Amino acid sequence: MPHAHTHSLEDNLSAAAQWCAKRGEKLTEQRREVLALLLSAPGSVKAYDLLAAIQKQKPTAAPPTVYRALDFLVAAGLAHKLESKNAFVACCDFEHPHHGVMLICNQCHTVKELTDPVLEARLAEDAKAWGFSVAPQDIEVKGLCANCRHGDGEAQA
Amino acid sequence: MPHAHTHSLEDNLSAAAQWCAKRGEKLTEQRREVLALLLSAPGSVKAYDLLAAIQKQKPTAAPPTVYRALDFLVAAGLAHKLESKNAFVACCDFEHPHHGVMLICNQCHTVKELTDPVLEARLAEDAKAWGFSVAPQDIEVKGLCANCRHGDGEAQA
DNA sequence: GGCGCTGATGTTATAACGTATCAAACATCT
DNA sequence: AGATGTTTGATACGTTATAACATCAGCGCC
Ligand SMILES: [Zn+2]
Ligand SMILES: [Zn+2]
Ligand SMILES: [Zn+2]
Ligand SMILES: [Zn+2]
Repeated sequence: MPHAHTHSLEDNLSAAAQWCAKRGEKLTEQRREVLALLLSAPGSVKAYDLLAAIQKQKPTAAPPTVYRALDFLVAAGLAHKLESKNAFVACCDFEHPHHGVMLICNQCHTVKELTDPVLEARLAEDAKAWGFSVAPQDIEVKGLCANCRHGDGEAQA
Repeated sequence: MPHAHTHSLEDNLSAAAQWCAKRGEKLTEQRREVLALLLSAPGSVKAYDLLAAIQKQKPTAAPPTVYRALDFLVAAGLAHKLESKNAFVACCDFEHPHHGVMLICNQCHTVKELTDPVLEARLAEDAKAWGFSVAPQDIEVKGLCANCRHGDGEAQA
């Protein structure tokens, strides 16, 4: 069982639409479709996979179609970009704008998002010792998720 | 004290060659050239920029030329790949294989490498709470370096 | 209704990043 | 010399992302 959330896809999309409205923006059909794909996926998804999925219903879709939607979703906090993977994942808590730690499974590509103020403080402190100021951002960490550690898959990269 | 930083480029390259020899590998001319470019650069460098530099002396060089050299250097610990930037940086302490925290300046692209066992432990602990096991890796952190904070550049991304 | 403004989308092309493949050259050992 | 493994050369291709410009839809306004 991946997660026990009571939220259905439709609920999530409705909440996202409201969130956009509150920001003075619109969750248009294209954006909604991309977000739905992200929410439905078990883990992160690549832009061109999203494009392929969209093209099944709308063959004229092109790269800018999906990249524009993704840019919007990331800016609105509805999705995160995993820079180390060139992939995207829906954000499960977009109403509280945040940056956190993304635990990315090397095996199944699921992502667990967490925040740890202690960790962030330590990092900022370390950086400060070199005069470096840390920008707000997600920290991407790779490894193996609980499922994949239990022999559900094969060796790790 | 690992080294006192009076190293010239040639010293670094010699040490790298010895390090490779100790590993039963060779710092060939192409690898040496790429490493020299990385060492000479003030910050991280992109693969195609390296390629362009190499092509000035050897116009037949192609992408595989530089990517092969980079793969070798990373595997040998002589360089790090910054996955979030698609860029590469020479490692200043290759004789002690490690993963650490890479402080990447958004402005000047310099990289400060550091290690903090406390930070790593905290991260592993956080992950463990979700059954996630962290793989060995560099943690990439973006921000502004000391120089760039002091008005030497313009606004940050 | 016509008009201009703005945000969103359509469409084409191209830039930027990275790999597969196979052949040739080279080194090393016997 | 012959066999073997590594490195390089060269071409082509695959993947990721953006530039540029045209079009369209909504909306306030007169
Ligand atoms: Zn999130
Ligand atoms: Zn997994
Ligand atoms: Zn290093
Ligand atoms: Zn800087």
